[in-house]
Amino acid sequence: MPKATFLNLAQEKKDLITDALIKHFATKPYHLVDISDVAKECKVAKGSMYQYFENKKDMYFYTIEVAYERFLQLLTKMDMVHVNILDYYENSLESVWNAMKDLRYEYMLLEMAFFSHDSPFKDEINEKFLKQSRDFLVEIIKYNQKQGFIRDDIDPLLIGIFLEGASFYMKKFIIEKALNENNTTTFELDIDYFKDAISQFIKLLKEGIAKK
Amino acid sequence: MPKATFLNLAQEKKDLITDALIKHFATKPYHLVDISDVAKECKVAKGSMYQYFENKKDMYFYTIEVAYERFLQLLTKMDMVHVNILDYYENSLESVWNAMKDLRYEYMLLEMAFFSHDSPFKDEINEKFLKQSRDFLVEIIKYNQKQGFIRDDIDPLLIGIFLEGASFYMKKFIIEKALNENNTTTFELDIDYFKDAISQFIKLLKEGIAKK
Amino acid sequence: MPKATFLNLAQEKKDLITDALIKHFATKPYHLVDISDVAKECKVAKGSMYQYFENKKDMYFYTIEVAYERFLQLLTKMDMVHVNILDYYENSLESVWNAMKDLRYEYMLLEMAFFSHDSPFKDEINEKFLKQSRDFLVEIIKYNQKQGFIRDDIDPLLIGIFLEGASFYMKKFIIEKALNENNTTTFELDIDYFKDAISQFIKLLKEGIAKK
Amino acid sequence: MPKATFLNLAQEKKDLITDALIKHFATKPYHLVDISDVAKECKVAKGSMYQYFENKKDMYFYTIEVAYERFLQLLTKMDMVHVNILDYYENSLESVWNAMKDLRYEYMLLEMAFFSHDSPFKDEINEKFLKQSRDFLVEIIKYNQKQGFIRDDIDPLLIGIFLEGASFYMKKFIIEKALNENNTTTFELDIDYFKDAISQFIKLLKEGIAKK
DNA sequence: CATGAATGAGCGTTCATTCAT
DNA sequence: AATGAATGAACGCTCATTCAT
Repeated sequence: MPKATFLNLAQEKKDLITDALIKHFATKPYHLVDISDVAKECKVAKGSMYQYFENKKDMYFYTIEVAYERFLQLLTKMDMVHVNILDYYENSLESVWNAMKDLRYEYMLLEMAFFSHDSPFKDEINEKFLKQSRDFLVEIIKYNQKQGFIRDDIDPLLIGIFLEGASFYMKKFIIEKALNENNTTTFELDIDYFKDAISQFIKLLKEGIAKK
Repeated sequence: MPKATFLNLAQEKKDLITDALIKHFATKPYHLVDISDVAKECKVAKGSMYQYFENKKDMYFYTIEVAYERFLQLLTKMDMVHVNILDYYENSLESVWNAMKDLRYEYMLLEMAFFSHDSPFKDEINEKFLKQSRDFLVEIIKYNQKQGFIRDDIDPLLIGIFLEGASFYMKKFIIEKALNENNTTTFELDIDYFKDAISQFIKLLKEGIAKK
Repeated sequence: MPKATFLNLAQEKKDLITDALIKHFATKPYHLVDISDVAKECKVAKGSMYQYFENKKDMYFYTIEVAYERFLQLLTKMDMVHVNILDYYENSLESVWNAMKDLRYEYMLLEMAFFSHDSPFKDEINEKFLKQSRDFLVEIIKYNQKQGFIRDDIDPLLIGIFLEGASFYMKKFIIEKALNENNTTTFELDIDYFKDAISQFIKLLKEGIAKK
Repeated sequence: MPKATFLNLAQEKKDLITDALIKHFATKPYHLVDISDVAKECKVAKGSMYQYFENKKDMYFYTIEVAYERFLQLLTKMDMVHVNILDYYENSLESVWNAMKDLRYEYMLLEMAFFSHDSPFKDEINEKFLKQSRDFLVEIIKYNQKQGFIRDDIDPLLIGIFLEGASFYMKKFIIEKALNENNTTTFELDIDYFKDAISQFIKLLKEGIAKK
């Protein structure tokens, strides 16, 4: 709920501010984000930030919302609900990879907002974003079970948790590796390493870790 | 490195302070932990906290150390390295469950300290605790592969990530469920639900999610 | 290095703050100067002081710098290096006296900053101000020796020390006398007493204390 | 006015504490002297210091008193009042030098207490010590004038100020030189340099700086 | 009397937010 | 609407002094 003042801004300026906010909230915990830093980076007066937004929390939520939308846009390009989730992972490598590159800060922000204790608004965020996203995932899983794509002898919620956790750590690991190998600013980890890692990951997901 | 003053305190008082610190650092990000809050809760003057510890960071690290030790004590009751990791998960249900009940805050603290972006001391903590813990896990995995307990066609590091993520989310889910069902202070989620959830989780781990 | 915020202030306000700072740092040792006192005196919020300056040390150094400049302005009206130092003392009575009246706090501040053991920044100050000032004095003395104005059978450095000490105590004595006789705020010691004291002082300097 | 508790202490312990206090108050400004530091150095509990003395100020004044007495003892070995002050300076080189070595901290303490702005008790100290000491000096000067040892056409008070200032700076200069040349702890500046400097200084005092 | 833990007032500094222009 | 100065609550930390044993 940014103020009208913000919405009336030229798109270019809006983007500038939005991107700066995303970057800052993505790379520092909430309490270490200094509004005057952000303002300085946007070459905007600190006071202006408060003409655009109600307060810091408002900036934070707006920021999450934008990041979330940008992410969903990538996903909704395909009919997620009616897809074989295993195929999805397997086939969408390239686009996921690109998403992780292009929406790096968005991704990091969402990760922090949803899963770290940093934010003082954890519950609100959960309510607003995470629950629906988990519900959405469970929906997909149920569909996949019904279609016979994945086993149906396990509670879909538990499968969802399992999937969320394993894939989140996986992505995190890849991103960190990429950030370390490069000078943090570029993001040019070899896609081959990534492809290989993901395909091993899919195998684990599908077949489990037990020796056959 | 708490000061001698702290170590000389009556055990009871030491525990009181230690537990209060753990609770606070476990439930709020570092920057929101107010030393005078903690002091008040311990019925101790703010200044006393600084007779016990060098500074806030010292309190934080001490707190993590204690939580870590308490955790390790549970784990080291068995010879972790030389165990079938799948059996381990399956058989240690009860003790894991109890650990999660008794060391609830310790668990949450370690989770925050190791995985959240807050804390200005991420790197130090990684250096001091986390690195060895992931290395340790990979060691176990390699042993399990050699013994033929688990598949050896996948990079043990990736298996480690997979395991860490899936089981972390699982535990988190259970803890949150337990905390919500009750009034946060007690922790009386039915062990049966827990047992059931864990055994399904083990199945997923072992066999994967693909339909046979 | 006050911040731009300070430099942009109305000259009047800048002076108000500068003078308050000089007064406080001139009359109390560094550690007893309370920024909120100063702020209160300027009718400015404590926080504002930190919008103007980096920190307390910054205020202190700024203060010294201003006092030093104000002092130098008085001295540089004449070509100090190429002057008979004895004549200088004798003829400049009036202006010295006025300086001591107008720049009372500046004088006291510099005295404290340069010669007292307080201030955690003694060395920096020495480096920045004092060294050049003693060197400058020795330069003058050498010139006076070369011109035959003063004896040249004594190490110029020692003469410098001698001069510094005797005249510093002299000035200090006069200032204290003046401050005591009045209500500290005004400074109306009779110039005649002052002239007399100074001329006797010059005699001692020139001719020594021995009976002829 | 240390408490009886202190006075009843074994002489050895009393000296230990006294010397530690002198050293600390001599080398740091009042506000930076930390009583627990001093206590630690004496291997005495901090609380004990407060059984010996009323408070920090009490310690400070006791310290000054002792230092002052020790100093006076050196001076009163000769009948100061009835001595030719010029001869005194000239002949007592060696003993002054030794005093400066042995009573280094006492000397530094008195210097700070009397002449720097550091102490919050400046006026009291002036009242208690300095005035009598300056009065004493003026007494000597008057006697010297009456005896025809020094000129009597100048106000004895002014001569006193002159002497105080010039000789204080001189001593300060020598002490600093000595402290710099050595590793601060020993104090072994060559007495020859010292003798030479002092004799030049006496010449200046006696004959002034004017070219004959 | 000695000890050393306990206390709390106080200071420097930060930063979200408001205000005046 | 934009600016950037002004505000003040809040927090980390220190240390003289008191208290309990």
